Amino acid sequence: MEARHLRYALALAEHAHFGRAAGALGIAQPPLSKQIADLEREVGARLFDRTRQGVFPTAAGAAFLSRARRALDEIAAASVDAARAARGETGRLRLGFIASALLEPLPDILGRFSRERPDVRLELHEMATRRSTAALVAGELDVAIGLGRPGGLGAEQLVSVPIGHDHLVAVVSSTHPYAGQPSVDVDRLQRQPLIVAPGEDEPTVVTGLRTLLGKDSPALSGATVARDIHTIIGLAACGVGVGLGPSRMLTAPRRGTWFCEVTPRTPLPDLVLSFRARDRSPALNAFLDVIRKNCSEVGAALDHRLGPLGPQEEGDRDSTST
Amino acid sequence: MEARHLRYALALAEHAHFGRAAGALGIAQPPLSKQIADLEREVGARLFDRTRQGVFPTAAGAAFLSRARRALDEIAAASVDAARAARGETGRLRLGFIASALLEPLPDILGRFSRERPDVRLELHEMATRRSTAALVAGELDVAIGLGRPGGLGAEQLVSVPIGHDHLVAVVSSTHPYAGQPSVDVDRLQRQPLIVAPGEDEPTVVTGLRTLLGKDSPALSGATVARDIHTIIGLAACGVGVGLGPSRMLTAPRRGTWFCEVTPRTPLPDLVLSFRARDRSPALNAFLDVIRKNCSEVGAALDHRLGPLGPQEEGDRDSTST
DNA sequence: GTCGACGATACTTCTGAGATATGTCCGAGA
DNA sequence: TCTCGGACATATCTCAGAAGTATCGTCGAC
Repeated sequence: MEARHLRYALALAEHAHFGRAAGALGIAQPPLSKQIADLEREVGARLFDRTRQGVFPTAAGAAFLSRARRALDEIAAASVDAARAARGETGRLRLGFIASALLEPLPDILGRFSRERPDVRLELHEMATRRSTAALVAGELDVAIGLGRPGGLGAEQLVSVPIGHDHLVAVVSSTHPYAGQPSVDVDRLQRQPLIVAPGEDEPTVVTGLRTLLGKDSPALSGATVARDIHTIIGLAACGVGVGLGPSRMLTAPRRGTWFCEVTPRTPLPDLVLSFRARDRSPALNAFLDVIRKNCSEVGAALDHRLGPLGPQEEGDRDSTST
Repeated sequence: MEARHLRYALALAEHAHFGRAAGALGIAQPPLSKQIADLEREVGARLFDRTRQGVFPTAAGAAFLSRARRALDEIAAASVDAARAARGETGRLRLGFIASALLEPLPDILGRFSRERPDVRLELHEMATRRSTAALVAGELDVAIGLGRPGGLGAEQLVSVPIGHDHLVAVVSSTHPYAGQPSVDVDRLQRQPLIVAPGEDEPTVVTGLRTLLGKDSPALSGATVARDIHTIIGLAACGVGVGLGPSRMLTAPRRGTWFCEVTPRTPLPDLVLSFRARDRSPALNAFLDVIRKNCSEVGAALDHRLGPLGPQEEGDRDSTST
């Protein structure tokens, strides 16, 4: 059975007349008679009563027609839905991100994206960079924001773009001697109780600090470890010590704290956006568009890697990543 | 777009491989490639990603496929539903009946029918014969049970079959002088307070009584009138008078009452089943089958009028009705 | 590099949808 | 009763397009 049979049956039911229904369908009457006859033979039941007064559906015909209407509606909706999904207006985007990204680029990006694409279901998963990289490669995420160039098995399938530069800053209680100082020299940190994020399975602040303070610096090995940036700031506010973290931290001010630069200025791993190089999903493209629009420097980086392609284009295999 | 495109897309999604999907569909690979390409052109979006690892739906493809599945399910269900409706297993049957039919043939008939055809929706409407005839002609009922041959405009389009013979019986209180008597002579009713059903717009008990007692019998004109048989019996039980009604009344015994035959035996209008002669709806056929099976004499009458036709046959225009 | 797998393309074949002409049935009207 | 005309079915032809065959282009694997 073909959709044609359904359309013809519906037209016949609507016009109650073979000739007029055929006219409305743009065909002659005999083909319509034949198609309806074929349909009735396939279904195994007479679907229309041909009377002098007109052509009316039988009980079987009425049952058939109601299903036929729904079927044709589904077919029409299939095209519409597919087109919408292709334009990135619907669909799903699974985003993995490190917690600190919530401080700075994500609020703007997510707000803008969900305003522009209200029908794309956003699935947000906070996770470490290493995990998000693996999840991207495994197809469990569509896009990830992490620290530094992703490495590990399959990372060469990913495109990665830095979307934020960071350097080391310190946070202390407002009663701390450093409070009020615009900056603090790194040498002075050697003699301070420090508060840092754990650095075992992530490229993070500690990575930079090791080169800065020396691999086996007692200040480092004795440092208080807190996973969350807000915890670091909180501990510093309590006077536990000097909190160290990325400059993104500055967007989370808190009463009773003082932030100061660390000299010499110490760059930290970039905040990096990654996605599968082969992935041209419209929702992802829409997301990248938002990022492009949100921040011109990031946009330039994306353009550089993706070329000025429209949201549909295929091609571009010269990714500078891996 | 045709159902073929949906089937092909689903097969391709299932096998993730053009060659194997084509094999499963019983066609060669090139036609499948072409049909999918045509479909993608019509939808205006790429539906499948062709990769070395296999063929996978894009976001648009996934949206399309879910609609396509539902559409094909509806199409399959259309055939099934139509076939069921044609066999009279589903559908609707609108039955008009006079209240007294609830006493005798309807309980058996309705019980059996709803057991045999649980998915046919029965719509029951109690109404006078004259109304049910008009409703049948107007297509507002499918079948009716009334008293006597239906008359009126369009009644010649109906087939009518007597399904029960009745004669006049009397009901009295068990304290009434007639109590205990097997029968009562009609002459003695002239001097009794009578209780009868109204007879203005219906062929009913009164019709028979008029010829029996005389057109202007004072017993008749002074009779108590009650529309409902149960009311007649109730009034008789209270000693209001001698209730008169069809022998069907005997199936509704009540404490404190006595039923007796009226002599000479006085036939009343038959209980008659009617339906549109042209109506071959499966639910109606199923209903007629039940009546045929339920009562052999009625079955014979139906066979006589309809011929021994199966539930599907057309034909037979020699109705003895009108 | 060659080979093989896979999908796309080119071209042919043939099914079947649709067109035209005609038949059959039946009710209306003379 | 006969004819006429409207309406659906049937017969036959035509042609669009679905499917088949052969081949090409591409891309990994070896």
